[in-house]
Amino acid sequence: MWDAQVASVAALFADRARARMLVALIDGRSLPASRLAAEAGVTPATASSHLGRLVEAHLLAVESSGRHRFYRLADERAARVIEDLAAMTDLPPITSLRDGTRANRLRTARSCYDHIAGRLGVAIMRALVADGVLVPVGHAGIARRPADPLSAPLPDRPYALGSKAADGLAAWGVDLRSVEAAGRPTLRFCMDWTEQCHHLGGGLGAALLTSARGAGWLVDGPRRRELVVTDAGREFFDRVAAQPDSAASGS
Amino acid sequence: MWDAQVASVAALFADRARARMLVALIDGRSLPASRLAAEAGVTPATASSHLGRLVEAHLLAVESSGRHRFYRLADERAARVIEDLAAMTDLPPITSLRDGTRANRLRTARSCYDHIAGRLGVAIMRALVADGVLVPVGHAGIARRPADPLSAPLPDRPYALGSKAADGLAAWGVDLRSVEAAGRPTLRFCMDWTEQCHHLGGGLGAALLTSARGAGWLVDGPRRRELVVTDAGREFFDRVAAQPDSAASGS
DNA sequence: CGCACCGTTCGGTCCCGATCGAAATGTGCG
DNA sequence: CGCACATTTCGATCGGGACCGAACGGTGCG
Repeated sequence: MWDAQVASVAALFADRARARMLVALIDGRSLPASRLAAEAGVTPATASSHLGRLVEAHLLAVESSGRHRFYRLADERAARVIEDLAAMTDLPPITSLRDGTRANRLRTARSCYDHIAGRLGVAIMRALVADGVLVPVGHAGIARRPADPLSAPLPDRPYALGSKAADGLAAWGVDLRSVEAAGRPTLRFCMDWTEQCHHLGGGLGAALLTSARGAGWLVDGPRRRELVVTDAGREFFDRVAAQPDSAASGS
Repeated sequence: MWDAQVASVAALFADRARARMLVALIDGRSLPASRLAAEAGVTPATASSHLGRLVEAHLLAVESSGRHRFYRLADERAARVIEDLAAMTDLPPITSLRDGTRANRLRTARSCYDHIAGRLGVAIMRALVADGVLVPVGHAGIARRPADPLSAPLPDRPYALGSKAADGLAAWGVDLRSVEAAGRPTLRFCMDWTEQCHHLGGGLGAALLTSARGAGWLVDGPRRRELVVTDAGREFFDRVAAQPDSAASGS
């Protein structure tokens, strides 16, 4: 029963044209159908068929605006699957020693959907916990019985905002209140495939990335989704977080 | 250029028969081709063709033994993709509040091959660590073993038996000595996709499940691999472990 | 050695779905 | 209203690949 679903979902990614469209959307943009047709190199008719299937499968979300219809990835899970599929192709079978500059740079810092992933993302996460901005909940011994069984599945929210969150985030150039006012879930977490830890997503994750870009700590790298830590950024992260960079610190 | 690779890898998962085989292997077992053909419901000829493609893509690893050839997942990435694909199907588009009894029950307790997985599995694991039955070893610093793709299933051995293991296990109705005498590896660990933690497999995991069934703490549910926590079981687990919550089921 | 069995290779059939052109729907604009 | 443009629907074509039966190498066993 599992297998049929796995196969049918995988089939959505298994077509070149669809894969092109999905990859084009992986950074979180919303693009109109015509643009996606061009990206995929197919006629509007074909593209429309594909887009319809992807929306029906809840893989894409669509928003009508005038005579355009803008498509975007429905959620981070879609981005994650694409990322994992791509990860399978890169390295041969097993992580070799010199899997090269490319994968390694990607591991150091990259954007995941619209927030910071990679080692830097994990390091930031740790720093936020250390500062009390985030506090782990229900991780180890804490019984979560009183909570009703349907809410808050464990993997989703292993952390909550601490009492000093607002103050702590100010140091990062993030105004917590406006993030919370944005109407998007503030806290969300992704598992990172390079490090086996959570990194921060959601509204707060996005705000942090925005702030880091604005402050000049991070700039976009030559490749899609690649983030480069500037000198100023390194100085900052070294001070505030324990930024690993070149040397790997045990996760 | 990314997209082509994504599509071609995804295509490997996009066939029902292949998906069945991969799902059958997801717990880390090694199975002979004939068994996989049966699992997939195809003739040996067809299965062989599929298996060849999967090996060529470094998705499966194969080991010849006598006149059998045993296939297993090549590494964790393959398992992760399967899990992610499955995760996409469960919940509708966005993690809604009531993402439903089904996925949630699935997460609570289920059997994985012959041991207990899901939240209950993870909770038991934690309790065993807390009691000193298991002690974590080399979690962080130990270098990954040199490329040796042929040995031991994917998950490493992050835990070893503690000195008070035998006493601690007695409370669970498990006789450690007879488990070790059974000639099967006592300790083995699986990564769980619902919780991102290890749960206990191997001979000891199997013994725990047997014991829990015998004591009436768990009974098999209507679906395959579904485990239901009885009242007596709840009482016991509440006392010994920090058991998460209510009903249970699995896939 | 010969038989039984596991697994792979080969050749041929058949179906699903990706694609396009043409036509239909729907929206914005003058 | 009528034209321009974005998008979707329809019908038809065509190729890739999933599948099987049969034949072909190995391996174990008596």
